[in-house]
Amino acid sequence: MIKTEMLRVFVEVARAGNLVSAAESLGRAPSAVSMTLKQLEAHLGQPLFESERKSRLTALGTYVFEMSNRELAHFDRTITALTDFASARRGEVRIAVVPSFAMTILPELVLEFTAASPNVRLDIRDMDSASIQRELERERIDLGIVSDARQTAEVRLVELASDHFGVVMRADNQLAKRKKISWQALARAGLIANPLCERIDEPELHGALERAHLRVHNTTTLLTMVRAGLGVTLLPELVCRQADSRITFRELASPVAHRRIDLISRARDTPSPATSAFAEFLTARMAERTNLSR
Amino acid sequence: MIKTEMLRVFVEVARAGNLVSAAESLGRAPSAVSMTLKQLEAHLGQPLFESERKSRLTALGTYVFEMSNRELAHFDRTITALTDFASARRGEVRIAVVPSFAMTILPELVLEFTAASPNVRLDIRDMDSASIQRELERERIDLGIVSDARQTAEVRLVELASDHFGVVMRADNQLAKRKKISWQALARAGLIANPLCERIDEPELHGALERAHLRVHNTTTLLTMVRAGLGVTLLPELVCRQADSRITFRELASPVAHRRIDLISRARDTPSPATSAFAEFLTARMAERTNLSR
DNA sequence: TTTTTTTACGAACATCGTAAGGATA
DNA sequence: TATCCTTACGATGTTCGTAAAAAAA
Repeated sequence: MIKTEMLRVFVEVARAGNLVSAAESLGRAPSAVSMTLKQLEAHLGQPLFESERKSRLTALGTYVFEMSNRELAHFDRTITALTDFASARRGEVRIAVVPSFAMTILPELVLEFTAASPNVRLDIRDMDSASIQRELERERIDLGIVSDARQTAEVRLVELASDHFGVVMRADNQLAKRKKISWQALARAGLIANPLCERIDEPELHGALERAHLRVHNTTTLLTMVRAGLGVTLLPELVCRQADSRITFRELASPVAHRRIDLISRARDTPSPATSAFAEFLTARMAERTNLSR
Repeated sequence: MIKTEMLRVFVEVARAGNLVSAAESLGRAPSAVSMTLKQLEAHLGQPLFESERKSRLTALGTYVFEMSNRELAHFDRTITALTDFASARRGEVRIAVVPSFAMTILPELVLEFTAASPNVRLDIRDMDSASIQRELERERIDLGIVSDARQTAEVRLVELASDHFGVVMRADNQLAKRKKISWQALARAGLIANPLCERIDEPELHGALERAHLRVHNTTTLLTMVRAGLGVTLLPELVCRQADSRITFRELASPVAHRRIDLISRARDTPSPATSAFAEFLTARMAERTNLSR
């Protein structure tokens, strides 16, 4: 049977023009090269060189040389692709993310990851948590970033961050002078409602939300409003950690409302190396953030 | 090092879904297949199957399966191309032929050869003998069919046919009743001149050629003229052997003029297998013709 | 004669199959 | 429990390098 190694030996001899230097660059003894060459000629039934000196190719030799070069290039590209994929230097990761995370923290992480792994394709879409869970189980995505997921037999779960709500205000707001802010103080400060904070189960907050004149869905718009001095709002700390210096975050007086950000993946599948790499990158970076904030 | 055999084994196991039946279709023992598979996984550093039962692929396994299928198909195509070329089932033969041969005997030979070797490309052009010799030495063609070539150090020569001139006439011509025809009889019969017969060095012919009312270059046209009863002409026997029953060939009374048809190739090169095959086919068929005509 | 290639032969290596042991559905 | 896979181990076959012979320049 003709093997790639035979082609590699022949190509090197044809390129070098003699056995000795070809053997040297192949790291073999001339005798081994000679026998491999003889083996290939036996398979083809015809000589590859014009004379016993390996300087001139026959017509068959020229043809085999060209074909072998193409074949070896193709083979080497394939092996590189396989090892790259296996070592997470190549591949695709399909990720679905809740909007609050996708629009705030994710971009800088993606930027860093893609810089380090330029041949790993990230396919990112944003979705509500329930849809993410469904798409994951249907194998439409590889990873999901959701809030307050529950672990099941199908879903493996890793906590990315345990977040707590606090008050977001303009830096020159009077409330910024306090360390912690009570529900009463918040109610008097002109609260801007948003979907995230409406899920907080806190009776004293409900009155304030009902009296709010403004309700904004999009987080970016919400922060713009705060920056413009239209009021204050309640957001998880992570969401506004990267906001500019004109915006200040203050913790609430007890009790503090929590929400968890989880990374989910299919429990029964071995993820692709690129998926594992991105998942590990995410958990590592988010662990660093949590430690920094304490 | 990753070898094609590893990929072949993996692909077969992935396709079969289990080791035992894959081993059977590969003609190996399950243990050998198991070890080859383990070797591939060791090279990649990651598992290819979800569990030890080889029924479900990992993401890496799926990728390797697809890439390996493509690679093996490419490799097998290359090997087929190489062996086909070596055994003359594939290739290209560039041939230059003198017009008298190209337009008369060659077509039926080419038809037969291409029917038997459909993947051998024949590149045929017609040319005068001197140009053919030059193009052969410049490696622009692989074979030449010329008349009266001379053997040199650069040119290998094989005689395809030793041809003699005779009289070509319509079947109902009076001359057709004779076995051999003298120069005098020819001169009285209304000779049509042509470039081939003008090179015959025979004083008695010269007068007849000077009195000819018609001179035709193209052999096909020439035979059409003869068929129409416009006269008789002088041609090498081979040129009109395949002509229809309405045309008759008669030998000349002594002396008979000769010309040789030679197949030439480069003496210093090993020809491609397809070139050798076509050359051998030509000489064999032409030898048959010569034997038949005696 | 000098360089290059081939051949002969023993050693190293990888691969294979048999048989036994484990793991999984 | 039955099937499937892996491991252990001895046998086989292939590949390799050294050294000597043969061939070509």
